[in-house]
Amino acid sequence: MAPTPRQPAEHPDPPVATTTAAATVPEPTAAAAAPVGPVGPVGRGKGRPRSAAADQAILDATREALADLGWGGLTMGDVAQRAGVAKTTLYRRWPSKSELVVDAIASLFDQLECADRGSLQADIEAVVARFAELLTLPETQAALLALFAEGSRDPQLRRRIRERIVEPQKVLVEFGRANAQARGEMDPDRDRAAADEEVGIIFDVIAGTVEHRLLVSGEPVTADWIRRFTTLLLGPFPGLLR
Amino acid sequence: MAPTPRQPAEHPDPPVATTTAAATVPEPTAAAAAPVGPVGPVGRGKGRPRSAAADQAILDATREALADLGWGGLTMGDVAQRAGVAKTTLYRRWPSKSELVVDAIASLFDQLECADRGSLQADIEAVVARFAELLTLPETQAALLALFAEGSRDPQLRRRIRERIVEPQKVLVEFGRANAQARGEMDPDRDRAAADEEVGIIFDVIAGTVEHRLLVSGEPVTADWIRRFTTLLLGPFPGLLR
DNA sequence: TTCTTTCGCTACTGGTCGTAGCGTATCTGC
DNA sequence: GCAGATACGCTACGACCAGTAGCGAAAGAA
Repeated sequence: MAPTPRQPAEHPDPPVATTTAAATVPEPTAAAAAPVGPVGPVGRGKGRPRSAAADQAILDATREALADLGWGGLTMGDVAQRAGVAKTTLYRRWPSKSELVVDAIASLFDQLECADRGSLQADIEAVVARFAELLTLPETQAALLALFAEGSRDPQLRRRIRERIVEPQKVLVEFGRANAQARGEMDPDRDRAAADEEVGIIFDVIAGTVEHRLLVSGEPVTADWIRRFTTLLLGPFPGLLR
Repeated sequence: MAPTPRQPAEHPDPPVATTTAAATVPEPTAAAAAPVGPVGPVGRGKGRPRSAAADQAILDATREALADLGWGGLTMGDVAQRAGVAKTTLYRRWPSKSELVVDAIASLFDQLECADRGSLQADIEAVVARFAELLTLPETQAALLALFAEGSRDPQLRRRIRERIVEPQKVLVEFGRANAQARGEMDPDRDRAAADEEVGIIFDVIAGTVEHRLLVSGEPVTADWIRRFTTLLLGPFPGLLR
């Protein structure tokens, strides 16, 4: 039932490291009062163990409900019913609806990868295409922006979102960059900090643009569009004289 | 109390025209069953007229509540109380919380403009700076993503958002492009459709990147960052050899 | 077997959205 | 000044949902 070997509940002290360090927001020292693990407190293995099947059923039901009802329409009771589980079981594992949805969506983003396709242009195009594909799923479409919105007011949730959704995407950019450098397409990094900033910009440009295109402008991401976008990114501004 | 001469309630048949025409989504013919005007049905001027002061007070209270409580914390009852108005009065003008917030936020975006500063680079930097400034306001930060999220499930709301928030921004791109062409920095438009597509890409890149940077990555938009971003946009990919 | 933890169930609290109905205030047209 | 029309404030209400409490039963570990 679970082809992907999901790690059930480790991270006794998550190595996250996350973003550059200090963001613009206060951020209570990060991981301040966050004893809840990735999925829940999970006992030390004494009594009856948690049902892994229930975990999976709940996450699947959450994605299904998201696709059917959207973020606003999704209710914990409904998810529990779809999963064939009591509502209380949901709350034993996830502290709130938002956190549940984070985990349900995050697993989709695990599928992102950045294979080396021989050129930077090809690599970027492939990532954009894959990313756009994810963002056209009704469940991600319904959830992603709502999660970001919720996160803007809840540091704990924001940390989870960054950790589980944002950072994995950012890694792709670093990966693609390293590949391009290995191929001799790009200068090797001179300065660690400068490289990080560079990666940050590229990441915001790619992720932000695709998200805006699909979720705000509401227009499709076609192969032609991807090519135009990537070309704009790599080359000079189109139509610019001199 | 109201320095800006807001048009109270006209648009008997809004000339919107909106986006390129056909988006990727079904969209029930647009403006199908939408007899509600910009603010409400508004009578023909027979009985007691609506209080314009109340309109303004409600919108101000909405922004204030957004800044204080965020999207999730905002309640209609609270807004009414802040505005010194009955809750029913809110519902006489706006059909739902989302639509109210759209109008409250939209007025902020009216302040965007694209002055001709002599070069495309300078124009873009100015727009980005102004846009980023708007997105750092607590009220926009709390509302924008939540609105987009809600809109993904509600065509009526999505139309309003596009009309009141997205399109006004897009116009800036068209404006800046026209200025650059007038200055001889860019080729004049050859093909109307191609130009529209070009504008669409640029718009998604600029708006999407800034939004992602501020609201998702959660990092600040500094003058230095703006310069780097604009340079990336106008010139070749940084670090790219050959 | 005994101990520990999870699970399902039912019931409950607290809060929100959005509406209905009423009496009152304010404006237009006569 | 008067009747008609409309907006307003108020109170109350129905429906729904998040999240919690407490129970007996189930399922593993020691």
